[in-house]
Amino acid sequence: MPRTRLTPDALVSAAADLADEIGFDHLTLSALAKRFGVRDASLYTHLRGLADLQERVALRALGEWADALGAAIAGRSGHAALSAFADTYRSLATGRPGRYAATRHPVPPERLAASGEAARVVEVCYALLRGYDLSEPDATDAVRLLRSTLHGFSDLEATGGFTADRSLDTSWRRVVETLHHILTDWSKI
Amino acid sequence: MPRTRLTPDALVSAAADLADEIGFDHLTLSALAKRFGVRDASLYTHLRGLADLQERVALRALGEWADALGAAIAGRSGHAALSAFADTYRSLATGRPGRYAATRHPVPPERLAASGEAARVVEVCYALLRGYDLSEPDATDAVRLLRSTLHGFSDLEATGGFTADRSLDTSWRRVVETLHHILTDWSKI
DNA sequence: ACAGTTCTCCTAATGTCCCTAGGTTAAATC
DNA sequence: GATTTAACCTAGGGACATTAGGAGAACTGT
Repeated sequence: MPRTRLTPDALVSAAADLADEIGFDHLTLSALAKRFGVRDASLYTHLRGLADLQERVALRALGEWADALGAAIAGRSGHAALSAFADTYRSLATGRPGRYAATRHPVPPERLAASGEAARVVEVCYALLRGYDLSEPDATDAVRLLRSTLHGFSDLEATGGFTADRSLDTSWRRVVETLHHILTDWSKI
Repeated sequence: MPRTRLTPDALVSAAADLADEIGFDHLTLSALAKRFGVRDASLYTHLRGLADLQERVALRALGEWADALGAAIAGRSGHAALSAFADTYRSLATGRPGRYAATRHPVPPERLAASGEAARVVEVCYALLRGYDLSEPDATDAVRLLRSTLHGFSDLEATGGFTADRSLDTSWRRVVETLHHILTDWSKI
């Protein structure tokens, strides 16, 4: 039977899906090779090794992140944009756990900078803040606060860090409303 | 030469130190055994295996976390307590990266509940909030917001998520001041 | 069409690590 | 001092990552 030709792109896509299924830290070359009906050594024609694969998946996930968040805030501003942004962020984190973990995989700074993916995510954050009245350096601080809060909540939720007997959805809404308030009154605080 | 007798406790302590040196995800039974001049198989007398070690280190780190944060807020309240709490949190995260990563290692819920460590951390958070005027369910939401923000910032900082050319210390101070403001005016938001 | 080149995928082999099984010696108990 | 207990060891298997080198398919130029 004719085997589908391997390409780095197809491998990275399949690896990202695999990571969502079994967890980013269980992503393995053998498992990926098995999925393509190929020996693990064969992957080295297309990838430099496991570290390379992990970094590629990380960059891919970062790019998808930027796309989804960008789409969420397109045509919206202020509270509506923040709310859509935040909900998209959290649903990606919980719905695509492998990709989410991948976004936190450390990628060598040069490589991260070379692909523009990380910058795109930050760019979307700044776009979101356009609906609020912030200028530098407040905007940078605000972006950092925003990312910290959304990321921290998603991460703690994902790793089971929240144990209290109260709806996470409700707390999440409260967090988003609080962020809205902060961004609105930033200069007064 | 007389070999120091192994104990689970000594192993976990050494493992935590090792994790700080080489990263929690590079913590390995072989490396730990080597540090004690012993074969890896010998560790199985004291530990059930790698997963067991990782979970023990996680619980140990959580306990140390609770101790340090508790000490930071002892005798302080309100802004002073929050500031000390936050700074301790961040310095632990950056100064003890292996232990910090360990605190995020997923531990089976029963085991986590059995050791009281996770509850102690949450307890310290609630103690911190005593200086602010919050009652349930606001307190739970506030704890979640607080932990999310501090954790998110620390994690993004640790994984190189912040790239803008602005002092992280400055942004951190701003984040802490913002949290103080939110906690103070919680009911008004 | 065909000879030569290139590139994909393969087999084989090495090293590291987790883990189990079973033995040996040193410590602890009676 | 004899017996039991338990710490540590050697031996070995299985999963992965990785390298080296070979066979065959696909592409190139004539």
